[in-house]
Amino acid sequence: MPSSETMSTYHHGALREELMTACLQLIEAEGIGAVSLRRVAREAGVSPGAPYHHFPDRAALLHAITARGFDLLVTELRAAHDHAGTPVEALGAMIEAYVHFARVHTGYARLMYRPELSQSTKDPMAEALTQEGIQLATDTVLAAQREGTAPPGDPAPLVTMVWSLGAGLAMLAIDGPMESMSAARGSNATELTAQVAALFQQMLRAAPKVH
Amino acid sequence: MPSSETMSTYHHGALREELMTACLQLIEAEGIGAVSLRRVAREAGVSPGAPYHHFPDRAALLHAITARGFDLLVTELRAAHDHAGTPVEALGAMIEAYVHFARVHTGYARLMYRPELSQSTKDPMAEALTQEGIQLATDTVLAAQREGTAPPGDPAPLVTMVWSLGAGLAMLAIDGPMESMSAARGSNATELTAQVAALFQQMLRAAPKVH
DNA sequence: TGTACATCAGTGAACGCGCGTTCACTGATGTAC
DNA sequence: TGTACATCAGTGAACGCGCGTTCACTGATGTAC
Repeated sequence: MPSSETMSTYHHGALREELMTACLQLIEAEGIGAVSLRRVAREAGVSPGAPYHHFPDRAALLHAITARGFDLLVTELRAAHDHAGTPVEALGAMIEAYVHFARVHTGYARLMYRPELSQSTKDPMAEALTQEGIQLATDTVLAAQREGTAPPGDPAPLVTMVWSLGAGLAMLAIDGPMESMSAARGSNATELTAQVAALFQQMLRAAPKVH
Repeated sequence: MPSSETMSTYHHGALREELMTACLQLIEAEGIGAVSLRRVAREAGVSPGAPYHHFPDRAALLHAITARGFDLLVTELRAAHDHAGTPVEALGAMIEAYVHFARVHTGYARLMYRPELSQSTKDPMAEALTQEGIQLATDTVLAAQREGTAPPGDPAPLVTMVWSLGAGLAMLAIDGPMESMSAARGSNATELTAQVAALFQQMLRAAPKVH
């Protein structure tokens, strides 16, 4: 039986996962600028060449993480949607879920916001998952319209509004200004997010229901 | 009299501006990843050492551009605000102005969205300009509340909503998904932005005016 | 108006560095017999 | 169960590169007299 030290460096069977984890931790701790394949390998405790047994190149590592991030996000959006009682509540819940995702999975979010790094717009998987998210939001808006709780007509503006609110709030939450803004009022980012989502639902419910 | 060639390389008196312009063009053409001081100098047609007569280091160049970007943005937000007839229209116009800024000044916007590169959260000038923007939005919300065209109470959620919509739409506009999304419906990003801003105003006007 | 000279704003070679990637290697693992 | 061997997944040295920054230099400019 090999020593545990040997085992930890040779064939531990989980280097691919460990590299992805190390990369995310690095992004969260020092930002995307700190990410290099060599640095990630160093953090994972392996030599600079080791990652090449799991990823063809540096871009493939970032790409794999991005794809997983989109998967996670869509899963959480769907869960938020499914747990909501009404379509309008579902839209509010999805906005909150988006921000929650960005706050809990900051590393993923930071990477996903940089299309030139993660190539998300060129990645068929990320593309497909984005479409899935849009479809989910569109279906929810259509359901609200059928119910009479959203203005009729083209669902795209409302879908875009929900998407922008989620992405915008997430960005403000990640980059700090929301934290300082809410702190100045004796509140916090989570509460402010909830207030915005509630306000959105309130405004939506009140909106005119005929063209 | 020196030749025009000599003049263009020696003491043309505008290298600082030219470096900033070259950097912005580089960001727009090839993304932020392509930006290095050497590359910017090359694009501006000067030697690698020349920028150091105008900026203490690479960060200072990015920092100067970011500060100017915030200045431009706040100026355009204020102009949009001032040209609007009512507070509610002003909020909608500010959202549209934010997106317009991001589409016209994509280089600035890309840089401003990367706090770790531009250090905008650490820069007193960018910080002050952000506060100015928040103040403008807050004043507008308060005016709408006084008029009875916005729900009463804490203005922060509505201010945050406007900010998120502007930032979120701008992000979608810059990174492409909005273009493809609107194109699929035979529309375009500018029109979709206008529709979202209009929907926002419509929802705001209809929102309950009492607690 | 012409000349001397300080200053400004370039040049271009040089530095050390970390990077992505390659490659010959080797230790560990698992399978066939 | 023990042995031979193919394969897998590491090592670590090496490569060439572009980077940020420095520095001794030099040409252009503007000012004093």
